[in-house]
Amino acid sequence: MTGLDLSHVHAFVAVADAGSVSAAADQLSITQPALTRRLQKLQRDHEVQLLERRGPGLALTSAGRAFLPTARHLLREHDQAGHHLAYLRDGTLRELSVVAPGTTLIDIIIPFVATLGPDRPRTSVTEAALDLRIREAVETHDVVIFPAEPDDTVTSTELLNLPVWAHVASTHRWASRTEIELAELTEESLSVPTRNFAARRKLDAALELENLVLHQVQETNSGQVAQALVATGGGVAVVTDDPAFGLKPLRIIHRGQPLSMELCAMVKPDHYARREIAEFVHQLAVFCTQKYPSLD
Amino acid sequence: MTGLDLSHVHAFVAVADAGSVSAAADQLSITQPALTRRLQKLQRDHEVQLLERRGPGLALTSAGRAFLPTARHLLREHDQAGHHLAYLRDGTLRELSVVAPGTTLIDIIIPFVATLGPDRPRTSVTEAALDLRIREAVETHDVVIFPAEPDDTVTSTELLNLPVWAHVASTHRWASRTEIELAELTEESLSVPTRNFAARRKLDAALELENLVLHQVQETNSGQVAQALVATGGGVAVVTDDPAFGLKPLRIIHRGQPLSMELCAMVKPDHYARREIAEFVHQLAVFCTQKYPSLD
DNA sequence: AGTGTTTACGCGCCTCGTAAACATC
DNA sequence: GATGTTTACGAGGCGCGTAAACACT
Repeated sequence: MTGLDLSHVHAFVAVADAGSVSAAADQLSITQPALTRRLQKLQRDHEVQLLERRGPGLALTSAGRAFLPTARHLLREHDQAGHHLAYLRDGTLRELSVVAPGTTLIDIIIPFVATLGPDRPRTSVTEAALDLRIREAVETHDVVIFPAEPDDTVTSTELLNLPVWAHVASTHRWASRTEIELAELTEESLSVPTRNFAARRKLDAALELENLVLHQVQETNSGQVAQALVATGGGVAVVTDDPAFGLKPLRIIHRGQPLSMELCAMVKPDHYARREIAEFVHQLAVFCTQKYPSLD
Repeated sequence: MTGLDLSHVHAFVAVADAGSVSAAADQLSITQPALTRRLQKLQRDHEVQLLERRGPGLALTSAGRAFLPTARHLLREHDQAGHHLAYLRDGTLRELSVVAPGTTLIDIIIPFVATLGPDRPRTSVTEAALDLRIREAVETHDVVIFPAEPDDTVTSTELLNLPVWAHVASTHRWASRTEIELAELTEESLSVPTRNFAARRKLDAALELENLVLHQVQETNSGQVAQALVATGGGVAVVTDDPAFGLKPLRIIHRGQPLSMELCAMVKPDHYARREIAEFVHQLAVFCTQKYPSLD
């Protein structure tokens, strides 16, 4: 009948995360018996079993697994509401959280944040898995930067049309060119990151459309490594990273267009600080057009 | 620093709703000094002024107005989480809340709910303003029934292709016909509900497309009244309601198609009881095709 | 042995209600 | 004379930590 106690919900989530009551108790800075009491009160008050003995410790019941996302969501909303109040107090965001793929983080976000004065909101940055669900990420973070299709559920700002580069060593026979045809790649030995990277996905998609197959492919866990391999061993690195190790970047032409992807900044449309965030995104967009003037 | 106390948030919203501290205190079943203490603690803890003296009583500050939606949202999520637990306990929904426009309520939802056995979830029904924001409504209620365009953010089920009827008295010269052309309506004296009704909007949209203008229009506050006027005074009532007062319904043909609108049932895609709700919606859809077999 | 649970005790904090004096409009 | 605020008091509740015995695997 009575609404649930947030400290109980917190306890539940902490246990689910920590995997054991005592570990969670440490994390919550309370004693283990106290935590046990909270958990039992939560379950007794609502007559639901969320945890059960399994092995030496505890595990979630099916009900517990079902409730966990709801619990997390509630705590998140609770945090957000607190942040909203803090925002109303200060008039400015004191912290702004940004998610972006690692490549984007290194080439764009970090350099941009470095240009901001100290009076700007402190920016906390998180690396995104390329398979993140944007609608969820937008709930947890203030700005999501991602190569993405537009989505009506978020306010989306186009930052950049980001080329997918073919990097070659300066000794490579292509080194003096500025672009190559997609089909030409099949003649070469390629270094590409895994399918977790957007550049790889774009490349695969384009190849698929043309029924092209690569013959010599070295798969790496990052664009940087792909570039390093090319710098030392020759071949071509297909990545979105900026050139490194003195490599020469070439555009990849597919059906007359350079292979590229839209980089978008996405924000929850009803975010309480949408004004400030829009300003931040706008500055970021300006920074992007300055860094990549030819791509505008 | 510490997260906000839900009872404080509740206090704030109650005061905003009730308009005065003492009224809100009554509603919360606590004394007025206690409420005052809560409000001040909320504002002191977070160093924000949400309320200020205005006239004899209190009023929201601009910060208060800004925070109110967030506060409401948090309380709603809190409730939802509680309902989720109750659902996990009982295994079935004990209450299912439905929103629908008044016309739909009377002609479809109420008759349908009446057919359900007593072991079915208790259904609480709310009338919707026709200008409701579906994304918000879906947060507050389990099912939203509405003449609507599909929306990716909700799981939408088509219930019915609902005709916009032209009702005439049995003595009217059209009484033996089953359909009329849109343009013919301009010759007649029309009774139509206000633009708050979907039927009226459809009609206006179709007339606009054809550059047609009505000459004799009587605007009413409900479809029922429009029908009543026609039954007693003659003319044509353009509404989505079922026939009443012995009126004859005619389809309105526009560009070869009967004027109609899709009636959809919409549910939050990650609703904790989406399974049960989908079953409810399915039964409702079956009920609709039985009630309007010709329209399937 | 390393989990988590249970019991009992005492302490402290917090919030309530009451009641009465003030303050504003 | 509405409304909301402030003060002070005392009572009750609730949850904590501690500590120790217990239960399960």
